[in-house]
Parts: sequence; C-alpha cells; structure tokens
Amino acid sequence: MGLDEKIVTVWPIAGFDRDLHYRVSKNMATSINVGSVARVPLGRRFVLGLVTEVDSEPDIPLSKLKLVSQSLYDGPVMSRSLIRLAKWMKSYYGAKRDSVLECMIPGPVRQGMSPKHETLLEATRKLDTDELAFLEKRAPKQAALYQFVSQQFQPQKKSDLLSRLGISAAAATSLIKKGILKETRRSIQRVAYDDDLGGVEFAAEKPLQLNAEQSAVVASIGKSMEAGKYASHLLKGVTGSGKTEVYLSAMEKALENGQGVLFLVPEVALTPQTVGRLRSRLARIGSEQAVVWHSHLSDGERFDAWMALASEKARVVVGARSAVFAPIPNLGLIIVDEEHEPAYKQDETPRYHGRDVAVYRAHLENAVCILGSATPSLESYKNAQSGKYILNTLRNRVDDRQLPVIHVVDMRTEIVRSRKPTQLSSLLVEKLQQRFDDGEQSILFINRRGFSSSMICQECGYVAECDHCSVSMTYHRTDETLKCHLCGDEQAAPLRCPQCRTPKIRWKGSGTQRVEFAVQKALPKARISRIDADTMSRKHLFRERLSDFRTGKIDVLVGTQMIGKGLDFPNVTLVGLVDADLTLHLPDFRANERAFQLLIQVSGRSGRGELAGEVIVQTFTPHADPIQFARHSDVDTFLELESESRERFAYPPYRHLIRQLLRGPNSDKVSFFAEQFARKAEQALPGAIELRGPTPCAVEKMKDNYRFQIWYFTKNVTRVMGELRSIYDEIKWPDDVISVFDVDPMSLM
DNA sequence: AGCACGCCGACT
DNA sequence: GTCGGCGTGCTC
Repeated sequence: MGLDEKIVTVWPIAGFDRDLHYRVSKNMATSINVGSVARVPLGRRFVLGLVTEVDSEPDIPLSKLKLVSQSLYDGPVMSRSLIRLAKWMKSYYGAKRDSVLECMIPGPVRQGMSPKHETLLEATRKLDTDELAFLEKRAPKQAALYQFVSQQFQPQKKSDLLSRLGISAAAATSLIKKGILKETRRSIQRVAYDDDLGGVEFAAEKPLQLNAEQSAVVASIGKSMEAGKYASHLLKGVTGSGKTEVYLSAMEKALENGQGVLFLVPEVALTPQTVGRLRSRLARIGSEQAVVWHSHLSDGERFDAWMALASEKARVVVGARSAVFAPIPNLGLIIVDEEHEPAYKQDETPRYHGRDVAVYRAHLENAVCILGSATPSLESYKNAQSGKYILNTLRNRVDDRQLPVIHVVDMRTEIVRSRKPTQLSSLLVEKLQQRFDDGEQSILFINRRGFSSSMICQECGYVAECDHCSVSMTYHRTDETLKCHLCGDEQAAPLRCPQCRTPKIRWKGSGTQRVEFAVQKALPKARISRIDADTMSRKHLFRERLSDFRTGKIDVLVGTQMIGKGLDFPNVTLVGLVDADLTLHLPDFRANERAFQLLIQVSGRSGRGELAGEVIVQTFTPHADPIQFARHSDVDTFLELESESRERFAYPPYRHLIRQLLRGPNSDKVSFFAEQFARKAEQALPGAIELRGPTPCAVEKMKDNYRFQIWYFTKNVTRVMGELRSIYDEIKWPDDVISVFDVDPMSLM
C-alpha cells in the first residue's frame, strides 16, 4: 500500500461505539468522502457505516486495516456539519452512536434503501407438558423465551423480546432450529395518509404589505442574516400578529442568497397546511422545491426527500421534529414555529429537544435561527432577556380584530345555587343557547378525560356530598379520594355505593361523555359531537368530525385539547373551559392558552368582525394566579410571575436531568460503586449539580441484575457530562458493573 | 449487533 | 466422551 492511500474513519451501524478505520482502494478514492455510506468488512460479515473522516490516523497497525468494499449512493449523504452535529448529539445526550445515527439518518438511507425489515418471532406449535418440562430442565432460557412467545397473540419483534427478557440470541436460534419458533421477516411499510383536508389551504398568498412592526422585525432578522454568522431570534407575537409573514420574508431572503431553509412545526398535522401555505409563495421566487418531512412518510418518500436534499435538488424543508436533521445544503435559516410546544422533545433516547438541536445546528452552520411563539417557553424568554437570543416582539394584530371577552365563572357559587353537581354553569348554558339560536358554533374544552368527576351511583342516584358543605365531592382517580372543593375536606373514595351497595358507583364514562350528555340535555335540538382519545383511535373518524364541524354540520364540539391544534374554525364565537382547574393548577399555562389562541384566531373570521368572541372559564379557584392570567390573557405578566416564583425556589427554567444507570449482578457491589461515583461527582461539581440518590431503596432487582439509578439535575450539561466522564474513567470499575448515562432536557415541569 | 470460542453440565 | 447451552470477547 502506498503512502498516498486514503484511510478513512467509519462509524459502523452495528451496535457498538467505536471508530473503525479502513483503507480505500485507488479506484474508489473519489467516491468515498466525508458523509458517504460505505459497506465495510467487519469480522466475518459486512456492515454499512458512515464515513466521518478522511485521511485519519488509525490507532492500530496499518497492516490490520481492511479495504472499504463498496460505496453506496453517488455522493455523501450527510454534510460535514451534520456529522459534527451527530458527534455533539452523542456526547451531549449521552447516547449511543447507533441511536444517534438512527434518529438522524432515515432508515431506508441507513440501510442502503433495501426496504426496511424487522425480524419477528412466533411459536409454530404448542409444546406439551413433557416437552416443556424437559426444556425447562435442559434449557431454562429457551423455556422462558418459549413461554413468553407462546402467550403472545401476534408475532413479536425479536430484538425487543431478547432485550426485554434478557436472553441472548443463541436461545432463539436453537429454538428455531428445533422448529418450535419461527422467524419471519417483514418489511415495515408506513402509509402516508393522503390529506383531503389539504383543500383548506389558503388561497394563493399575495405578498402582503408588512406593517411597521413587522418591517422592523424583518429588518432585525435581515441584519443577522447579512452578517453571515450564527444568531438566534425569539419572535414573540400574539396570534394574528403576522408571524408567518415575517417567516416568509426571511425565507425569501435566504433563498435569494442561494441558501437553504429549514422550517420546523410541532405537529405532523400542521405540515400539509404549512406546506400549502408556503408553496404558493415560494413559487414566486423560483422553482424551489419544498420537501415535507414527518414520521408518516413512507420509506420511498422519505428516501426520495432525503436524496433530493443531499444532492442539492431541493433546499427547503418543512417538517416535524426529526426534520432538524435534514441534509440541507448551505443552510442559512432555521425557523422553529410554536417554539414552546412540548412536541419538540423526543421521549425516547436520545431524548433530544428539537428546538435546542435547531439552535445548535444553526450555530454550527453559521445560520440564523428564528424561534417563534405567542407564548414563548420560559427558557427561551430567559435566553432572550439575558441577550443570548435577540428578542423581536409583535404586539399588534394585523387586522383590528378584538380580543375575546373572558368570563371567569366561580363554580362554587354555581353549585351552591343549583344545589347539585353541575357541569355547565348557567352563564355557559345561556351563551351556548344564544350561539345556537344565532347559527354560530361553540367549542367546549375538557381537560384530560376521566380525571375528575363527581361520584354518582348509577343505580340509585346517590351523590357523594361533603358533610360540611352539602356540595358534591370531586373524585380524584389518581389517589382514589373524594375531595371537597369548598372546604378542602378529603376522604377515601368508597368502593360500593353507601346507599344501595352496588359497585356501579364508580363513574365509567369519560369527562367528555358527561359533558356531551349535559349539553344535549341543555340544548336538546343542537347537533353535538365529541372528540377525545376514544374517537381519536379511529383516525378517519377524527378527521371526519373536524371536517363536519368546519362545514357547519355540528353546532357544539366537545373535546379534549386535541381539537385546538392550529386548525381554523371560521364560525366559532364561543369557547368554554369546562373545568379550568385541572390544567390551570398546573404550572403550564399553555393548555388553556391554546383555547384562547383558537378563539382569537377564529373570532375575527366569523363574519361579524365587530363582535369579539367570548371565552368562559369555569373554575373552583378564581383567585389562583393562572386564572388571573386567563382573565387578562397576558403572557408577559405570566412569564414574569413564573420567573419570580422559580427564582424564589431556586428552580431554573430549563435544566437537564442526567440519569446514570448502574447495573450488575451483585446488589452490594452496585450500590457501593454508585455511592462512590455520586460522592466524587458531588465533590467535583459543587453547586453545579443537584444530586438525587443514591439511597438504599434505589436498588431494584431486574431479572438477575441489580439496577441503581442516580439522578443529577444541572443547568450546564456540557460541563457536567465532561466531568462525570472523567470521574468515570478514574474509577476502577469491576467487569460486571456497567454504567450508562442518559440526558433528558427538561423545561416546565 | 452478530459471530466464534470455550467452559461446563448432562446424557447416548 | 460428546453434545448443546450459555457466557465472553472481538470486530479496523
């Protein structure tokens, strides 16, 4: 081999965390570059890997290096900065290399566009008792595996089974050889749902004239873009203030500069809508291809979209969380719409936050990032205050739509007056009636179903009432208690009706069902429809209902928050929060904000622009801070209040939870090392971490292993993870104790 | 993740 | 003795 020979570093996609080095033959030298996907020999098989470096210095003798056997695809699949992003993800979120690659590169690309397969296991025949006993004696692991598989109704994923039962692949293999289990390969083909609601797209967007406020914001963002350096802008603008126009202007600018654009939205449901809105505008600039990216794409679509970007045929991506990793050439602008949405956080490892990754990616690419929201997350708000982000504010609504009138109804007096448990206040009923008479529509929001209800016996009608107040008590399912909202009295919930002894006292129906029933009773002629997790299980039904509502076939829509996801209902002039306490008592005010946004958005489109819509907030605690917020719908006040109370409790708006999981066969040994580690960490990082555990009760037995968890909370992951790793290296770990880190970004809790 | 190697207990 | 289960270690 000549000295000029190319040596590359490869990340194998094969389940272990190590750099491997390979030689590249002369005739392949041009096709193997940083970001290429290569097939390489590994042991006695071949695997695919990502080329992360060229001309690298291997740490083993050159003579041991093997040759790269094939280069897949014509060009690189990932850019240099995406690879840097991958390395950052790995260390920042403490994830394994494979899982980083898995979430960054779509399956079909990672696996060389062979259709995606998964291996399933199922039992082919039932073993009789003799055979089973024999197996249990001879091969307990196989017996356990068989037992589990035979109890399943459907074939199960092999890798899941083995890892969950803690059994090695050898057991499965021999059961297959014996003909007891069968292995099937199935290609996973996800169906992209065709969106017939796409017709709701806005008509061709004309280039609007920006108002003074918008122009100022556009200028501010434009200045950052011209600088050609990284900058993040927090765009805080009430709903209807024209954030989208600002985004579009910035996008046009980036495209004119020949740069690519990444547009993130929190929900899959929003992508078709957004794309529709963008397409017509983008058409003006040129034949820019906007690519849609979300988890409902089929493998083929996904592959095509990825390759179109990687080969620079497309430069704009609109998509959900995972679109942050799109291989956009020359990325100049990243927009994160509805920046505060929790949907940006992934709840599997790597538990990354799409918004954070977007900001970091912008930093790596020297791009500008815009975080937009009517109700920014506290952490972004703080970053804007401290100067880390540039704050741009849109205070005025584009048109002169009125803000809705917000009524707060005290349900305590309501109940005292009516002397029985009530779902709907008289004000709400009155307003509903009025809307129905005028041919307008109403929405009633219920908080998560089944959480709260009165205890009513379905047989004899007995209602659990408070001994002191003669008001019905509220059933709290979480701790199985009855609570009085008036005096705060609390008692254990009865299992049987105290009057007739039937167990049917437990309320079976969900909160939404009960409200639907109540509305039907109050407005017998109204057409009412319900949307909640039950109806949601059938996707088409859900879409149908929304579509019916939009076209006016339904008068009152009762549902959980899933109704409010950025959809437009032109004829809605009343929104009721039936039991606001459930969410308003949480520190997250956004659940209700969604209801307000929906109404604000909708009130001006009702054709009676002079009349603002109305919001009715029913509550048992009208004095609570969040209710006050609801009354004023004032985001700034709320953010200030929230900031203050967090400071009072020394509770940062944003921090990371680092989970350290220790595993080993010996309980004492595991807890000894856990404690040793935790002590050292606490000493090395005084004040930088908040340590939870180790406590003796934290040890749990899992199969033949003992597990021990240590939690560290920190504001500064990068530093803390670095320190923890060096502490990790200092400790002489016994072979049988394994320690794993997992980083979880946490915002509002 | 796979795959080989090697130890060890069980049984023709 | 030999066979199969199951733990261990390695892969440029």
